[in-house]
Amino acid sequence: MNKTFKALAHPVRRQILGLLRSGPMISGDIAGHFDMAWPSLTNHLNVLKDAGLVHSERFGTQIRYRLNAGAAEEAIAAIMALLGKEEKDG
Amino acid sequence: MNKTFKALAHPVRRQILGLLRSGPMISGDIAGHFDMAWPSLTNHLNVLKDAGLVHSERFGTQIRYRLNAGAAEEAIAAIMALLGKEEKDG
DNA sequence: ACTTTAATTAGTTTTTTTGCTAATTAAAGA
DNA sequence: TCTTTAATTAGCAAAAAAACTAATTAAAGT
Repeated sequence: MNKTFKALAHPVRRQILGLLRSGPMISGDIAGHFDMAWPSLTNHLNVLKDAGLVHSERFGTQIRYRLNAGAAEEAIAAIMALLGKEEKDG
Repeated sequence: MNKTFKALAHPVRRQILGLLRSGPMISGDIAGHFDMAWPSLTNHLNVLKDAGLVHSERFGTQIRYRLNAGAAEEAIAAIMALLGKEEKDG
């Protein structure tokens, strides 16, 4: 879970997740949304992937990234467990 | 919201929030839970406070920290907005 | 085989974060 | 007022994260 929270800590990475909410995107298109060198962006994508928040798949010369719903659920559960009210028993 | 996510990125800070879930604690008692110099811990508390995740109040010579429920709710809402499924209209 | 397009990895520098020790502040007690 | 207790702020060193350029990989077209 540590990797997940670390991944969410950077604004660019959160913006990437925001973009991917509306569907998968290829690396170059994602990079086009940011004022940043492409390799820097690739690094952010790797951080997200390593945290399991996104998935990647190659299609010919291009690589498509998509949001991983499962990890998203887990992240939400974790943050709720951490910040939510303490349950008085069951 | 950036400060909130930054604050959640460090394991010690998440553990502090975990401790505070069951009620307010004074600085020294929090520090006692960690294998770390007290000033380092104070710094983590400051990061949490700056993010609005905790509140502090002085009682005589000691300072009591408590979880800020409001900021917690906001953080949960933010992460759900970011990672949740895209709603098809209303 | 060579070129082009898409993207990544490698290596380095800069910036940010973390954690330490020493010094300081604040309140309370003797 | 001097001391003790509780905690912070200041200043610095070490570690981690972020961003850049250059080099490399991978697939596909000519």
